Amino acid sequence: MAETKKVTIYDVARESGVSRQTVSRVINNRPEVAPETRTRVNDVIRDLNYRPNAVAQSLSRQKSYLLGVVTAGLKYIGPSVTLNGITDQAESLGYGLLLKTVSNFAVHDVLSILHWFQAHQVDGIIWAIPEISDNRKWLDINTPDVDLPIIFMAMEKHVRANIVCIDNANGARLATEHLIEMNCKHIGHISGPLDWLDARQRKHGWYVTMAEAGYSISDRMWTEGNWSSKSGKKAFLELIEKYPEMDGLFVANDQMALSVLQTAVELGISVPSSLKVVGYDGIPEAEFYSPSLTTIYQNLEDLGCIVVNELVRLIEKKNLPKGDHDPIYLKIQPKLIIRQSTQS
Amino acid sequence: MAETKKVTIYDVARESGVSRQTVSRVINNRPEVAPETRTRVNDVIRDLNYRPNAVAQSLSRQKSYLLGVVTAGLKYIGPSVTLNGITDQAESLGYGLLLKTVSNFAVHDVLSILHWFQAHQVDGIIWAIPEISDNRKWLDINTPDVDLPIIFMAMEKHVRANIVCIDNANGARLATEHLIEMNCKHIGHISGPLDWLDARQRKHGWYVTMAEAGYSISDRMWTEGNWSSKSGKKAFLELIEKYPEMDGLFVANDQMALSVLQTAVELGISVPSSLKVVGYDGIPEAEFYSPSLTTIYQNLEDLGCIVVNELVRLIEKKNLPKGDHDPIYLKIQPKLIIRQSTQS
DNA sequence: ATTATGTATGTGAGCGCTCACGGGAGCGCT
DNA sequence: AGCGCTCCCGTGAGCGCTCACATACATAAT
Repeated sequence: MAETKKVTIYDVARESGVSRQTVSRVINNRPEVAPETRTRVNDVIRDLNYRPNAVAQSLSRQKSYLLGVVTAGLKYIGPSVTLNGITDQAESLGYGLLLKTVSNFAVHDVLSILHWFQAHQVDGIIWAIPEISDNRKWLDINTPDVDLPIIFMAMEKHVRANIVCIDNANGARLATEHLIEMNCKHIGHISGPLDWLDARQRKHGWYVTMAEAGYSISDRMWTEGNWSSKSGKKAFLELIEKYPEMDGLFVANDQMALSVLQTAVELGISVPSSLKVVGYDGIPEAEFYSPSLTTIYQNLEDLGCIVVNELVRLIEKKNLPKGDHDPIYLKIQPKLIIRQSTQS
Repeated sequence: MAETKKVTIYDVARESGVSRQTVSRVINNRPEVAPETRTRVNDVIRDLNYRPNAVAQSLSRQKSYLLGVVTAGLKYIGPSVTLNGITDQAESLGYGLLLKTVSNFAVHDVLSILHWFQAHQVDGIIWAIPEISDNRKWLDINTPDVDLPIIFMAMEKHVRANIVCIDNANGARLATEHLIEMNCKHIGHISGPLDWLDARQRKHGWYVTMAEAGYSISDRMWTEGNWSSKSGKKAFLELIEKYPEMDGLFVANDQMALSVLQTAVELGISVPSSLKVVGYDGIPEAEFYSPSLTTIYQNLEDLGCIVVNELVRLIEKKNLPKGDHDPIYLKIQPKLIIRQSTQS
C-alpha cells in the first residue's frame, strides 16, 4: 500500500533506459516505437505500477476528455434516468463526467457554473435542466463568454443554442388522438405546472389536436397540477367537478395519472369503461397498476445517449472547419403504449 | 465571443505590472498583498476576463478538490436521491464531482475505475454501489494499490473499509415492532432480492424482532421479491396463499408495498382492518395512496451529505497524523412513519 | 559514393500554475 | 550607523506530461 510516492513518466523512462518521450509514445499507443522497446517499456510500466497522470495530460494537450453536466432535481426519476443515459454513453465514448447540480431548478448563478466548467477545461457542456419560467433568459441577455460547445435539453428552439429534446407536443398528440379513436367525446387534460416548457408543450399538443378534430375547447376542460401524486388527485377532483361529462383524460405525467386512477376508484368512477385515461412518461409502475395505464413513453436513457453523441460530434468537429453551422435542433419522438386504462 | 485565446496568469501579471506570483496571491486570497495592488490586479482580472485554470492548479498543488463517485442504478430513485445529497454537500464544501456509473450493479472492473479516479487525481472516492452478492469480494482479495480515502455505502462491516450506511436491521425492527403493537398476530414479510445485503438485513431485522417477541417463525411466513411493483404483486399472491391467516405484513420496499395494497383491493382484502402493511423507503407516492402507506423513512439525501462530510474529513485529516485509526462505521437511523395502512 | 526515404529515438520548450525561497524598502530601536 | 523586524513582491524551479523539432541509424535509389 503505502509504497514509494508517485511514479512518473521519468521513472519509467529511467528504468527502461529510454527517454520520457518514448514512454509517452508507448502509453499513447503511437506507432513509431520498435516492438521490443514497446514491450520492454510496458513491462516496466507494469512492474512500477505506473499510471499516467490525467491532469498533467489535460494540461499539456489542452484537452481533458471530460464533459460537464448540469442537472437538477435528481430526486425525480426523469432527470436521473437521463443522467444515466448520459453517463453510459460518455463512458463508452471515452469521456468522463464532471457533475454539477442546482437546487430546485432555479439557476441562481449560471455564469459561475459555466466558469467552473471552463476552469476545469471540460471539452463540452450538457445543460440538462428543464426550461422553467425564465431560467433560460440569460442566454438572450448575456452571451456567455465561454467558448465551449453546449447542448441544452428540453428547451424552446433558439437562434444560437444547440438543443436536444423530446417532442412533447407530438406525444400529447398521440395521447389525444388515441382517446379520440377510442370514441371519447369529452376529453379533459391535467397539465403540469405551466411555468415548465414541457407542461406547456404537452398542453398545447392536446389543445391543437382537439381543435383539429373539431372539438370545442374551454377552460373547464383542464386543470393544472404540479407533477406530484398529491396534485394529481386535487386536480382530478377539481376537474371532474367542473367537467362531469368527461369520458377521456390526458394527464401530463404518470405520477398524477396513477393518482387519478386511484381517486377514480374512490369516487366510484370506473376506468376505462366510463373514463379513459392516458398518462405520460412510461414509469415502470404504470404497467402494474390495475387497470394498467396507457401512457406516452419517452426513452430518456436514449435521450441522454443522443445528447452525448451530438456533443462529442461538436467537440470533434470544432477543430476542423471555421464555419458556424446552424445550431442542432433534435426532437426525439415518444411512443404511445396502449394498456387497460383506455381499452373498452 | 471568439475573443483572444486563453488568458493566463502571465497576461494578468504583465497588464497590471506585477509578477505572476502576486497575481497568484490575489486569486488565492493570500494576505501578503498591498491593498492597492490587490484591487489593481482584480481590476485587470475583470477586464481581461481571466479565470484561473483549475487543471494547472491541480497539477501544481497536487490536489484537485474533486471527489470520485461510483454509482449504479440511477434509473432507480434510491441511488439518485443519494447522489443528489452527495452533490449538494460536495458543492457546499467546495468540492467538485467526477462521476462514474456501472451498469446493473455488477462491478466488472473495479480496478479500472479506481485507476481512472487516481489518474484524475481525485482527493477521495465514494463507492455508492449497494453490496450485492459478491461485488465487494475484491476488497478482500486484492488490496487496491490506490492510496486514497474511500468510503463505501451500504455494506457489511469490514476490517479496513470506511462505511456509512442505513441501519436496515433497525428499520425492520421499527416496522415489525409497530405491527406487533398494532396487535397483529401473524406477521409476514416480503423481502427484497436476498443477494442484496440491504434485503438480507431487513429480513433479518424482521426475523429477530419476531423471535424476541416470542413469535414462532417459519418459511411460509415470507417470500422474496425483487423490489419491483410487479414482483410485489407476485410475492403477495404467493404469500397470502401459503399464509392465509396473515394479519400484518412488512414489505422490504414501498414500491412492492404499494403493489400489495393494490392487489389486496383486487383480492377483497381490506387494509388496514384485516391486514396491516408497512413499507420501507418513504417514497413520496406512499403518502398519497389510499390507504396511505405506513413506512420506514430513510433520508437518503442526508446519507449522501454525511458521506461527503466524512470523506472530506478523511481527506483533510490525511495530511496530519500518520496513525491509522479505526475505519469509519456509521449507521444512519431510519424513522417509522405511521399512516393509514396500519391504523385500526 | 551520394542522395533520398524512412524508422526509431531523444531534446528543448511549454501547458498554467504554485511552492520555496530571497531580497528590497520602510520602520523603530539601540 | 547598525541591527532586527515586518511588509510586500519577484525569481527559480517544478508539478507530469506532450508538442514540435532534431538526430541517429538503417535501407533503398541514383
